[in-house]
Amino acid sequence: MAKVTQLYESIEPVTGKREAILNAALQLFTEYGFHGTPMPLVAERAGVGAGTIYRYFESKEALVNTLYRDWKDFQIAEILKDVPPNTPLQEQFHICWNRLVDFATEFPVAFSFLELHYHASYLDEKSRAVEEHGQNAMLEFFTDCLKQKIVKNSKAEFLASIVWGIYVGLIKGSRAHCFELTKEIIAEAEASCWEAIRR
Amino acid sequence: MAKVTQLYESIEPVTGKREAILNAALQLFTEYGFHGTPMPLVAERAGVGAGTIYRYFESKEALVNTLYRDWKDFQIAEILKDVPPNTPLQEQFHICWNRLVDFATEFPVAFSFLELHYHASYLDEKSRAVEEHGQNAMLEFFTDCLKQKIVKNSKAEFLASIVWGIYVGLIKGSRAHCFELTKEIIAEAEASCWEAIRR
DNA sequence: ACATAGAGAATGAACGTTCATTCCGCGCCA
DNA sequence: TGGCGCGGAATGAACGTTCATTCTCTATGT
Repeated sequence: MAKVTQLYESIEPVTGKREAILNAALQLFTEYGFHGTPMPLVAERAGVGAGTIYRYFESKEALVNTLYRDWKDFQIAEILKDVPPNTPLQEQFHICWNRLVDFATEFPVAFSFLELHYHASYLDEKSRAVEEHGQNAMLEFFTDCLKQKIVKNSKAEFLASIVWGIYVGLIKGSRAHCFELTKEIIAEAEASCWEAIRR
Repeated sequence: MAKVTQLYESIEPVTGKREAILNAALQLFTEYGFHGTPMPLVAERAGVGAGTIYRYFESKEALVNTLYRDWKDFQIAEILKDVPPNTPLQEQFHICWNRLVDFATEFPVAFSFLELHYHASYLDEKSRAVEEHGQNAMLEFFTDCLKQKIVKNSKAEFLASIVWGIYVGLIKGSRAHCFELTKEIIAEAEASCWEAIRR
């Protein structure tokens, strides 16, 4: 989990307090929601004074927006990282799919955080832009699929919704029903994605 | 939307205030979250004094739990209503699938409310029991599918997660990307469900 | 038909609490 | 010794909830 803060570590003290605050807030916001978690509790969990948070973040809203943006950016980057551009789209998807699942298993709290705060009223313009950026990447991919006629002839938005739905359903389901995400299950779900949208 | 309260209308005054409060709370909790909506605002939206809410509900928590239980119960009942027991499972699913979509389009706010509050920390034992009841119904259905070998041989929990994921993905996607839920789209998504889990 | 009284529903200002945020004094390093 | 970063008590706004009061409606007596 040595991420998210890298950008700032050069221009701010390397005490690790900023990261501690972000981690505490990530956990608590995910468990109790934004309005449901008091700042003093964030401070306590981070092992930091209540006032210290405000040395690093302008407000509670700024904190949650930073969290959302950093993690969403990281998620998108992680998923699209090193995807070979000139390979069959199925192969590209195979890579992305595994990255998606890896993200959810490596950073389970971040996954839930992003899900929970999707379209929340306290997210600002910039956070929504990041969200949209991720969606556009997906839409481009499925537009390519449509061009190559390797999927059923519907709108890219529809295909993206189905596949993202399967992804979120799989992750949430595995947690709710306590089934393990084995290699086989993951591959089966990947196959389900293609079956669901294939021509 | 003449529902949810039917149960109580016989044992309580038929002023409609209780229902007004429930409706206001449903909208506001969905938009701003539980901790994000002040009770006086619920009262204002319901056209009711702040104190009046407490004549009908013990507390804010009791209010949100009533809302969750009543709507979840209604959703489950609506989906399973009049499903012919001795017909092919595909046909049963066809009926349920359309009921599921109907619920989301007829009661869009309730759909979002239930999604948002799934597994929230302020839901009590009873609300969780209702949630589980719905999940068990789904699991039973897919267990039957497994017995009849009309789906791929995985765990019922896995199949349910995929299908529920497609459902939620479709509804959320149609709202986020503003595509209409036409008869064709709905049927296409239903086909996707079966393709995703078929043998 | 009308007046009156009583019961209970509704109200909203007020209460105590909790929250986000501020601020001040302490301690650490130069 | 000076200055900066930090902690946590202090602050005031906002919250959920209460309760003294008002309002409304029904029933009763004339």
